[in-house]
Amino acid sequence: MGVFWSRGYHATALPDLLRATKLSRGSLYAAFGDKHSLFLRALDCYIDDAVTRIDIELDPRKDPVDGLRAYLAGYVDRTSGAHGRRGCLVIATTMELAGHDADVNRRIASFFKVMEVRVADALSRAKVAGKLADGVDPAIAARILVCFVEGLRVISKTAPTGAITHAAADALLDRFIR
Amino acid sequence: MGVFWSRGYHATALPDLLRATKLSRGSLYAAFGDKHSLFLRALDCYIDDAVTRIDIELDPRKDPVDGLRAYLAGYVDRTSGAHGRRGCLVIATTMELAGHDADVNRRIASFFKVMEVRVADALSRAKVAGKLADGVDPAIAARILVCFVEGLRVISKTAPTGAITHAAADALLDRFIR
DNA sequence: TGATTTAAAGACCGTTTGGTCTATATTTCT
DNA sequence: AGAAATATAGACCAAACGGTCTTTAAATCA
Repeated sequence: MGVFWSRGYHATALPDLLRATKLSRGSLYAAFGDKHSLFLRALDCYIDDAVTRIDIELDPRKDPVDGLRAYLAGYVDRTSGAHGRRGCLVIATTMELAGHDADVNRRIASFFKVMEVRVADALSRAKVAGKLADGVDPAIAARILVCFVEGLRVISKTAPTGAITHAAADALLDRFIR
Repeated sequence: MGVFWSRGYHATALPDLLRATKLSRGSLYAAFGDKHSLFLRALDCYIDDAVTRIDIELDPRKDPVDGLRAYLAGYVDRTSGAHGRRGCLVIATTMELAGHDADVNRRIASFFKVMEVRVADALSRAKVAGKLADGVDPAIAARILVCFVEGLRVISKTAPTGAITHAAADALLDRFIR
């Protein structure tokens, strides 16, 4: 997964994968079929990790506002320093392959949808708890938050995040809650 | 430019470039040196267009809030329907090459910086005009807006934008102005 | 028109790509 | 220990890669 993550699909050659998996050429093809299938496995893995993390952060049994704060803080953390430079496999794949590869497109679209729904649910729970500012629509605010965090990962590739981003995440959420 | 835009750097082969430029192999190499230089030219072109557009939308002689509205509306428009599927060359390049190519990295970092500064300036002008909501810091709000629009371009690759995004852009700006 | 420059076409080069296959070790099991 | 299954290393393949070079056609100019 790591090698696709830091180099992208096309830029990752077989020798890179052999080194990363410590498998021989034959074993790798026996185990995964071909490069594309292996990539799909890696992508699924990455997405599973991300969804698992979101499910923990936005656990319905926790306070939704705390959850959203943790969710944003996680992205701020992941976009600072060396973590930031590494980027995000989902976004890289979206830009590199989503337009030309149906298998990839399905996975990515579903991931973004899941993420947005989870955030919207948390916002809805916050709303019924009376913690949302007036006139905030959970579905709309969810799209804003999701776009914000994905945008964060993009700009932090070239200029990893600092204090301003931390403040931005706080300020953004503060505009939605009371 | 278009062919790099819709396929990315590694996935664009020489024959694609010959077809796109309607040049022969020899002429192309005489004119641009190599694939990498040609790509840099295309990227510069794309960035120039983007900066020009921003300078028009956020023209200091115009009302800053109107300008910001136009800026956001432009992104909403560019991420809907077929435009959305095409994606953004800057983001694709960021994810594909920024980590491994210093020439690219410089250009992208400078572009994001320029954009953020322009947006922050517009917000500052809005603030002195008394049009910003209480407690809104232009630099922080600028980062939020830039991340939002870049995130938009990412998620619209797999699911081009609709009414919710339009509402999201409106709602986001409304949280900053009074 | 005839000489000179410019561009097009595409053969060609070494390298690298993703993928297969065989021969050799290394396990694993009885 | 010896047979059977498995994994290794790496030779090998056709195709495609980026890049060069020569040959032919098309403009350009006097």
